[in-house]
Amino acid sequence: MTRQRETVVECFLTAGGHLSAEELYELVKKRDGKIGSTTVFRTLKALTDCGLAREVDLSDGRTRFEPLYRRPHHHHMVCVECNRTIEFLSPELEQIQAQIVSEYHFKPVQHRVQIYGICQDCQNQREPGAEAVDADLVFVRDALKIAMETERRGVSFYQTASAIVSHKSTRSTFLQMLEDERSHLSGLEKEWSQLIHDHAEVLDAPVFLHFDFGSLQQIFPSREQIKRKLRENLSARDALKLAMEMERDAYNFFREYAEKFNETKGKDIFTEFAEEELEHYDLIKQEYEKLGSSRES
Amino acid sequence: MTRQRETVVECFLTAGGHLSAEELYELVKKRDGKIGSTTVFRTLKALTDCGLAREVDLSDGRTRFEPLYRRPHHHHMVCVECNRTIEFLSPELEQIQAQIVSEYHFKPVQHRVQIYGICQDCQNQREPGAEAVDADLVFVRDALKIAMETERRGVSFYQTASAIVSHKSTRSTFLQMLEDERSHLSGLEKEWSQLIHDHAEVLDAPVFLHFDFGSLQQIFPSREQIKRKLRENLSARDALKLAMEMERDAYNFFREYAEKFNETKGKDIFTEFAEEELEHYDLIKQEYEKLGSSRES
DNA sequence: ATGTATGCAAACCCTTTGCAATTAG
DNA sequence: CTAATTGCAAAGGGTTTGCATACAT
Repeated sequence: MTRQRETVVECFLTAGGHLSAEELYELVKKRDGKIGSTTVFRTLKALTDCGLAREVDLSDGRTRFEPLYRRPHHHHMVCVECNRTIEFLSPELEQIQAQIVSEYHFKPVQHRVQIYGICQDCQNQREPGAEAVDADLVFVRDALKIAMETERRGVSFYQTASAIVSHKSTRSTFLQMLEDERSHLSGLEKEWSQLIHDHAEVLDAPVFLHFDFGSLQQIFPSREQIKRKLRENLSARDALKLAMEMERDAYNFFREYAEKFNETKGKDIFTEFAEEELEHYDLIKQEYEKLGSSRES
Repeated sequence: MTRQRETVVECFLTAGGHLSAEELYELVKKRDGKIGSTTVFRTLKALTDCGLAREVDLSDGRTRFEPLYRRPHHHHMVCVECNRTIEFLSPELEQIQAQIVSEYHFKPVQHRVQIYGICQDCQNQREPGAEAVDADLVFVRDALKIAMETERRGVSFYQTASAIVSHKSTRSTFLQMLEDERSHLSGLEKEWSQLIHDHAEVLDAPVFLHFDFGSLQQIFPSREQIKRKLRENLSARDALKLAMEMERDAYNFFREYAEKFNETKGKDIFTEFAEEELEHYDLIKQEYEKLGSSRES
């Protein structure tokens, strides 16, 4: 570890993504004019070999480098007019690729998807909009959005459930869940506020994570559907069973969902979220089993 | 058009895919030692500008070129050990990309998917298997397979239908359809034999077109399902309606499916197939309407 | 001290260009 | 005959390497 490497790595990580060796060299020179371009080249190669960076070829004749450490895997849309790139991640797309690859018994070590075209701003001949924001943070934004939306469905469910169910102990369990969901939600909202406060620019960034809200819908019915279901299942036992199934499905869904991401803050959000669902599941299961043994309904 | 260009283009088209300029130059030299490498470079550039070729970057430091004329769009899996590439096409994957792109109001002009990894042969430390076959032909092979499978389902349907239905005119329509499907099937089988005869190697090539047989299943029930359905719908009217719906769905499905491909023999197969389904649909519709007006069942 | 990192310059690779000679239409 | 294509050689650009020097541990 030398002074030069430190400067180069520092600049590289600060600048974010898609720098060519020469661009980084220019940045580094501003901080320390005595650093040679060879050092920058060699440091980037070293980072790549360590797995802390990867080469990206955006077909503009130069090799670009992206930091990898705790950054979400993603692909690129490149505007051929203004040269800006949009980063995105689509688990669906990843899954189809995984399936294709498996059909050939091919062992993938890397893959890239690049879409070249004309961005919205250039199509409308508008000035380029907001600067690209760290995918890292946009991933967090998208993950928080999904978690909050799901949490709100939980709040809504337990509100209705606790209001409808007459069995005392069950109602108290539902109220406890409601409190829990509310406190989780407010925790997520705090994280959200913090994010917006520290990085207001994430609000302007386009979608990064392409989440299939449709598949979520299947597991967690909408508020209206929940109310309808609850009215049909008035018994404490049935309500508990419904809650249990939802929590279990939520747990499985988000656990599996999180597993597909590499180590990032966004992944952590999904993992923690899944854990909370699991805790709920266990609590409700306890209540359900208690109910089962006491022959009430 | 000069003698040199002719030689270069000839070599380029004959050799198939993924040639670097230098590799092509080597090939060309064998035919005509007096052709310079610059000419090869310039011819490839010209072809690319005409839209008859495209550049492919497989990250091995050199630009490779692929012929485009009447070749199916496709993506690449590259083995990092033996450097062979597998070409594939997945309409599902294309569709997800199209959807993502539309969410950004991004206007795509080109896109690439590249998967790097280790192929089956290298994983098993086996000698490299068969040489890559023209994607063009493999596409035809896969399209024929799908068309033949669907045709067979048609034959099976009309066999059962004509045996079960008692209404004379309806039965004769079904028998006519059966004859038609059989003759189409035998036409496809002839094409298949011809293909195998001319290019026996296509049988060794891995899947090119990733067809979702699952979605087909939804439209065209399996033989067992067809038989069950027909037993439940014994009336001539219902049987005709079922047949009509199937032909209509088949038409729509293959018409839409074909639309997504660029001009290739494979596309033609799907387009022609869709047309045949449409003819069937019209014929059955006629019979159905005749039946409606005559109040029979 | 000892081995590694640096930075200059030169080498490298693939690709493109300048230009005089050649060829096609 | 005229405009376009050829082929050599030389330049271009991005990247890598050789090697003496400087630095970190």
